Amino acid sequence: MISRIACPAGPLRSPKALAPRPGGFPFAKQGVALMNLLEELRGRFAAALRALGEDDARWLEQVVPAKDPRFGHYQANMAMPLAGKLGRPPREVAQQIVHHLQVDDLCQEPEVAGPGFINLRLRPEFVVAQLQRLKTDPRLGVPRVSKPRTVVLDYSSPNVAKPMHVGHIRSTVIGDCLYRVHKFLGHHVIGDNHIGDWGTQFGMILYGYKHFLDADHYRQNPVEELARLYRLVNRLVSYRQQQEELPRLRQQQGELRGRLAQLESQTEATEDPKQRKKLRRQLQRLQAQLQELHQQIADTEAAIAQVEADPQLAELARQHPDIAQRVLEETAKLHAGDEENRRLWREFMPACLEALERIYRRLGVQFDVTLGESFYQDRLAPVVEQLLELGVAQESEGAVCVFLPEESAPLIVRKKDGAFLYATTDLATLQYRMERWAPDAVLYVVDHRQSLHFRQLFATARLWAKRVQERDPENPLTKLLDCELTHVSFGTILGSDGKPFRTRAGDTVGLESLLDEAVEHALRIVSRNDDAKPTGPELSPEQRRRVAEAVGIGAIKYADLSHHRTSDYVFSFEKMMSTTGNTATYMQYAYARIRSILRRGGVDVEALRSSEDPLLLESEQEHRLALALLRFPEAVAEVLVDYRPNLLTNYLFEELATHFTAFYEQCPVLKAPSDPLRRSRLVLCDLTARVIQKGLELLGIQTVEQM
RNA sequence: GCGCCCGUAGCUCAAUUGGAUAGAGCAUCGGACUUCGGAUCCGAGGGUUGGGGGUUCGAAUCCCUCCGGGCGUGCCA
Repeated sequence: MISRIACPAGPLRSPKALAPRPGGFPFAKQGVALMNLLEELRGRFAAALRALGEDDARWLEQVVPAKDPRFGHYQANMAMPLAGKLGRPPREVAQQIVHHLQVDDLCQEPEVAGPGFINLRLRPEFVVAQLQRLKTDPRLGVPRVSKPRTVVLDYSSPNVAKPMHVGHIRSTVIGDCLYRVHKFLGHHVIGDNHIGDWGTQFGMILYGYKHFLDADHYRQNPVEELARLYRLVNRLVSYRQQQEELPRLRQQQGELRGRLAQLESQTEATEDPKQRKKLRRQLQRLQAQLQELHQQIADTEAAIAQVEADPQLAELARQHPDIAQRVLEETAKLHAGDEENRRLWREFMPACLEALERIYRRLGVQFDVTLGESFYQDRLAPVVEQLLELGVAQESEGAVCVFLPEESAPLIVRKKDGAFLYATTDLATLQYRMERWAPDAVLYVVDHRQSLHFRQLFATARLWAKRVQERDPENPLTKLLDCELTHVSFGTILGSDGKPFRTRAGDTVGLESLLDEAVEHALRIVSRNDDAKPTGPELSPEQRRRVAEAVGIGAIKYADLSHHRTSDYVFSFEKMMSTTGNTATYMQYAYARIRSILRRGGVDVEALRSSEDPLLLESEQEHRLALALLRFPEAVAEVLVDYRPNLLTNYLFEELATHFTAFYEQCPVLKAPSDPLRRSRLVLCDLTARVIQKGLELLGIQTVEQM
């Protein structure tokens, strides 16, 4: 397996160059570069291991921040596994590594502990020197990568014809965060919103426009009217489908009941207890299935009844009995180049895009390009032709399929009616991306239910590229062969009932109304807090609104980003805007509080940052806080190792905020016992605020000066 | 049926990808303090990491098996 952990790149500066000069302050400002400490240490270990004849980068992953402060600041664990390989006792191996390790400019004498752990403790002077540099560094110590990658990031990807809903949150928010982190680290990243602007939903709008248009409404608010048309047609189509489906469901129910009865008597008749148990289990499963089917039938019946109870809807349904078919025809006409449908499509698009843009503006999300499905139309037929010609795909039951040995189901790239699919567009899109950007990686931020699709897509794309390479090694598509293709998958947002998040009526929740609700909730919290201030409220209604917007939207984003990407999580306004715990609200509040200290202290932060005052890390709390600040670069870099934003939120909360509060409790700042100590502590405050701000910014979350 | 993912404290989630004594926040209980912004801090209880077996110096993490759940699975995206 290829590890994505970045190897310390390039020749390292000789440790000698950093060694303390006799008689001089060893860490004069100009002598120390800002660094990702972890990577720097890994580089040092790489050198030591090379001296022992080992150059496997895997060992370097075993250099990690120490889990327990008793073990120092960093620890290296490679001596134990290496001992097995070398056939020598692990402690001896550890000693040998230490012998070759040159870290005396950064660390105190390394210790070998336990079965063979190498524990490292940073030298206080080094910590102070690094912090001094941080004061004036706009990047807060985060270095740019030495080898920038070109990365295409595919995220958000809503359908333009229908309003965005809760299902789009995770892709948009995680994608945006990854975009920001890539950019900040110096990668060349292309944010691409692969919108659905060419599918069946457009057929629905076209059909709706031709039959149900409210012209006045359309003139006044085209987006709203189009959304209304979409919902109306969608409802009528569903109604028809449900009507067709109901008999089939009932038949299934009958069959299932029959099987159940059969199994029941079979179970009764079985003597063998083991066999009986097995049958019982089958019985249980069958009963569960039946239960589910009952529910499904009930839901379907309810949906049908709802339409029929509405005289207007029922009338429309009667007038448009073949609506499902007609919608597909409208879509097909659009694809075939029908003049009117193309004209309408062009007419609708700007309004649809503007509606999306409004939400993105509110979320603070940006893209470099928005190339929807329609953009790749001309490529679809040639792609399929080429796949057939190269023997990657073949015809089967009238459709064109790619059969992969490792997958049981084929990837279908052309339906038997000649239409192209999602998979076809994805292949064409990859081809285009290779031609235009020749990226080192293409990342798809898409929910986990599509993992099979992406496995098939990636395998097919590679096979395709390989066949192309055999004929035409210069073809841009061959770049695909050493391009990372990753499905950055994520779990489902659940309601408090543990089921996918929906309204009480069972509809999906619109994104915009969700944001409104969050902001309202935030406004209540902000107002309550402002009213309760000992010196009286200090925010105007306007300011409260602005703060609430930052708090509400920040809360939604942070809740999403702070959870492990692959797991499902429960959506709850209370939890995400809790003022204690790992939330955006807490982090924003911590920031505002620190800024308030600086304000009340009448501190000129510019002067503070540029001053040469010494930093005094006398207490344990100050020292720990300083170390936490120095670890920001590691936390940022780690996000991209496995595309995990929650590693950054973990850092902000557990590492930084925790150590800051400990410091804040124990170390008076404005009332510090001496002026130099006061200034030193103000520097720590300022740095903490800046790291919080930058960290939240990388998550796409705003900070406010007062709240 | 087959495939993928998951199961961690009463609840919601972490655990630097195999490291030392599995951590936070809610909730519960007990403390602190004349607010540098109390939206605070400190402490306690709470765990056979779904069960069992295996791999090795070392397992929540890897392998096997069973139990329980989610998702997907030939013409949607």
